[in-house]
Amino acid sequence: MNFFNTVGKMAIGSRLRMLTDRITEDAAEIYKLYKIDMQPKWFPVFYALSQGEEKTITGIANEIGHSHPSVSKIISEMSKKGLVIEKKGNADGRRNMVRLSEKGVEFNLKIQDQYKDVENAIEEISAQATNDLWKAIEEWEFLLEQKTLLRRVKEQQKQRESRSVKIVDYKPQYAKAFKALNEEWISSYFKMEEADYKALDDPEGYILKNGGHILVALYEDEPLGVCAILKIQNGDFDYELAKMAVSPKAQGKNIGWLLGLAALDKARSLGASKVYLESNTILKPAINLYHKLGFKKIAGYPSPYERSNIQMAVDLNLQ
Amino acid sequence: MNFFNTVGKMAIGSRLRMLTDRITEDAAEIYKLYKIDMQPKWFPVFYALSQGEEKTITGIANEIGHSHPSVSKIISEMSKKGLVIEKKGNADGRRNMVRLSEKGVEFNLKIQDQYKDVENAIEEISAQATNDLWKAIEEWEFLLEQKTLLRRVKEQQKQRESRSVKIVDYKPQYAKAFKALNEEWISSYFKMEEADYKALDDPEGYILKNGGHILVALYEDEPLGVCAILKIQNGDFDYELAKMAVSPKAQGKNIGWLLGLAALDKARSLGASKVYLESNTILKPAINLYHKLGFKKIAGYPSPYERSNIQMAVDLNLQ
DNA sequence: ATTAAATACGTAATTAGTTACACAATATTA
DNA sequence: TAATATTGTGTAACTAATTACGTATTTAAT
Repeated sequence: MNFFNTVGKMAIGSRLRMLTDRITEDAAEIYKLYKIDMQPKWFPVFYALSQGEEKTITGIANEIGHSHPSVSKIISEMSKKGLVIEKKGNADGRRNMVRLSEKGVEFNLKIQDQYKDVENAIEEISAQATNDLWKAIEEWEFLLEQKTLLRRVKEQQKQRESRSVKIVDYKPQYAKAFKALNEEWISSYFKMEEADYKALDDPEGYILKNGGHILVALYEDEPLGVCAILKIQNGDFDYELAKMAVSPKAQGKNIGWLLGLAALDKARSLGASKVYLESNTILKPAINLYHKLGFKKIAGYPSPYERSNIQMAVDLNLQ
Repeated sequence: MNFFNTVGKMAIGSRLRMLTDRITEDAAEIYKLYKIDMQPKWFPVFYALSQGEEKTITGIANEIGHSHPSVSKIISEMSKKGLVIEKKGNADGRRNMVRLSEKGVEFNLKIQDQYKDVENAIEEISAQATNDLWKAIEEWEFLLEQKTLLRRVKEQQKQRESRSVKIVDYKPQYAKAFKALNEEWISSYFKMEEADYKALDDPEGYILKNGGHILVALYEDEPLGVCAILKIQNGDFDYELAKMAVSPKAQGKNIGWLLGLAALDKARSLGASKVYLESNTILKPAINLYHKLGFKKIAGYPSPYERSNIQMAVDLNLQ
């Protein structure tokens, strides 16, 4: 199928399906070949019962990895052909206890040769191939168990999007975004305070002129995240990280992380060694991010903000 | 799934199906993730049209390896969503010429990022696996193209059955089978002749006492094939291969071949170097078998049988 | 002893494909 | 040129699975 070579690996699902179809198609013919009146789809159920034990519908379903309605249907078909015997559970009246009938046991004997031949035929193919399909499937099952394809794709998406995020210095054109993004989260969790208005309404006068800096995260030229470092005049720290805000619609693009890194880089380039911040513990993702950036909880500093209930700091020289 | 480890490779069909299901399940989620209103099953069709060309239903079907009704259905669904435009063929009124609409082209641009992410996610899995699923599938496709699973299983069956065929020396208890098996084929193609009755009614007197031998093929202790070598008193040959008969119900078990080999072995062990036989060209499988055994067509020898129209011989020393 | 929750199962509806069939348009052949 | 074969398509019926849901029974909790 030339198509698959042009499409690439993302068509692996379709390709797998076609191989599967091809094999199951032949399987039906193979049963005919051995003159055993059994449908290929019965096989896993039949096999699960072949040791002679009594099993329940859901028991079989779990064992072979089908849904229980599928097993239920197959059992009723096999029952009609007289291959299995159903019996209502003795101790538990909900259960449908199923086992091979005498005819079923007979079938099981007859079918052994077929098993051997099919097994050998598949071994023959395996021997001719240099890549082991069986092992490859096993590995894929394992890897998908550990992390689903969906999660892997999500991670790729995040990575790609974070690559196309640009962190730039503040310009007057970003004034609106700087205020809006901050106002959005502050007013949804707390309420805007005096100090907020001062900084957000006049960032140039309040932050930049006092030796602070503002960074803006652009995604496709749209400002979706902001963050500031404020020069601290006197005390144990050089800068305060503040006014970090990321648009909810940009979640999962790593923007917070990128802004945080850029802010610390900026502080470092300005000769800072200790950076301070204030936050609130109900903002769990934010606290988490600060941890990842290297901030540690400290205590005993006064804050102009009501909402502040945690203080953190990082020593850039120890990073 | 522990089940598959106990069942062995013959469950490869079921196992493939489960992996396929798992991947296509995630595929649906992935489309949602990118907020593209497209069903995964549309993908191959969409992709086939993505270069902008106009294509026919069957054209697409052949390209992507689906049946045409499947494509027909998908196209009508995509049409409803405004992704493609259908147009009755201009030159050929049967054709339904399909191409992406403007909206479809737009989708195609939007979906490129998704393609990249999925491709990368799959590459990531591949990189973590030591067995290459993609290549393994490719190899299986190729090997099944060359010889289907069905044919391979048939060959295994034949081999296994021929292994359980035993060739033994004649005993009086096989007299009936010796006559019946020969009478069956002779009278269905020709008619029984004087010489036939003599040999079949009294094999001991007519064949064994004159230095000949009879071999019997047993399958599950049932005589399903016979064959004789007759001592030739004077002339260019030592033995004549004759009265070879295999039950029709034992076809495909290699019995003819095994009997032929055993007969020549017997002749060789008796010091013979040249073996002769007579047959009729309408018995194509038989002639074929004789060829495989090393017999070559010769001419100019008289035969007591009306039905004989070909003579063959083999020189055991040249084998 | 009730009540609520969980379990086992079957039925119905859905899904993504298939094959079978019918019909029209075109191509081939006598 | 008429008859026949082939091709392109759509519709219908089938297949082998699924999810959704209802019912009966058992187990756990109050």
